[in-house]
Amino acid sequence: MSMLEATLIGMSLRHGILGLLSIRPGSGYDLLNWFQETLANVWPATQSQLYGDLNKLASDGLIEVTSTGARGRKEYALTSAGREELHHWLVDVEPNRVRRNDMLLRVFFFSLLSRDEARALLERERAVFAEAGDGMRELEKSVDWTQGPLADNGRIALEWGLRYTKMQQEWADWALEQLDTER
Amino acid sequence: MSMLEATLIGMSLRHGILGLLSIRPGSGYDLLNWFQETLANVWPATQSQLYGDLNKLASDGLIEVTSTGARGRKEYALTSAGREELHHWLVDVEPNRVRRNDMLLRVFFFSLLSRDEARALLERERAVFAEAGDGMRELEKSVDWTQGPLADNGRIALEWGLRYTKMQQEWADWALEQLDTER
DNA sequence: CTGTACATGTAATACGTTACATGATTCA
DNA sequence: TGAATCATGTAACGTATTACATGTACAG
Repeated sequence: MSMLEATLIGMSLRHGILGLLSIRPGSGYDLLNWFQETLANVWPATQSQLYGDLNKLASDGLIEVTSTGARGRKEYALTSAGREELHHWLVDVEPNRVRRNDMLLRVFFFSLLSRDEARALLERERAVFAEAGDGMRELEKSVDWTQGPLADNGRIALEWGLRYTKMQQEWADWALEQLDTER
Repeated sequence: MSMLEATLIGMSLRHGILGLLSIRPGSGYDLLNWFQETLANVWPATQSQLYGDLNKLASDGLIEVTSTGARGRKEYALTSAGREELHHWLVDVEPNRVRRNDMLLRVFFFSLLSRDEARALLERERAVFAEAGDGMRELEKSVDWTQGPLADNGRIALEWGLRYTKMQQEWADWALEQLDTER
């Protein structure tokens, strides 16, 4: 059991950082771009939080500054403790499955709405996820899925997104039918 | 446009409270139970946060204490401002669609794992969602879906859960196949 | 020489969890 | 009378967002 276990449970932004740094070293600025390019859909990161967590990871000894460059650039790399912690998190830490969904919360109070208002919400839901699905199919075409370790696995995550957006649309269609048949 | 709009965007626990109080008045203790019975899967609430938010809603004039009982019990009811805010949130506020998923985050770093380690994660994922789906199908049988305004809409939310858990299992199966065919 | 990109940080605020803290009422 | 339930609250901490703040290097 890692000595650092207690301090790192559930802090997934930091594990995302460790994961990206396991592929290649980089600065906070690099990491921000990599997050936006690859992990944005599963774990969005803001600039502010990223820099703070980099300093925490460094002071915990999980990453270290390996070189400094122009404009105060600090290049970070994983330490061996960081690599251990990353592996530990991947295989031993139960994923957090708590989900909050404020569309579904709204659904519970549909009785307060007119049929047209409820229909508008569901149609918007269907449209938003149809568009998200289109975006993912475009991404699927535009990325070279054979290049690099992230791409290979990214395809598996993208498949989840494709299935999720499809499910959302089908559910919204089903719910729209309920609106007509019930009541 | 509501004067309170700025203060209530994104605070969905409070809207969950408003929604439950729209059905019938109740105490913090009542609300805690109602959350656990009905909304737990879409918006979990802790006792601590609930009592704090009740006081905030009351000081914002969205709910009010309508009677006090034994053991310091305070029964809350919606005010007309609260009812307005609830309707406004339902129809005018764009749902927050930001999702974080630390299983998918792990997927991006599957290259760091052996095939057996990756397989174990995906099999666990499939098992967890199979069990969750079973629980939902039991719930479906045990609840009288014709009784009360929450049940009617709860069935629509449950349908989402049934489809979501099914999708997760199918995705995990697909990903397990990829593990065998690729690499 | 000017704008864009590179580069890092802090402060204020909000939301959420866990643990701590206290006490009244009811029922067996 | 003791245990379970009813009932409300605070404190400490962690995570996330937005806005603020500052400055360097490079390319056209």
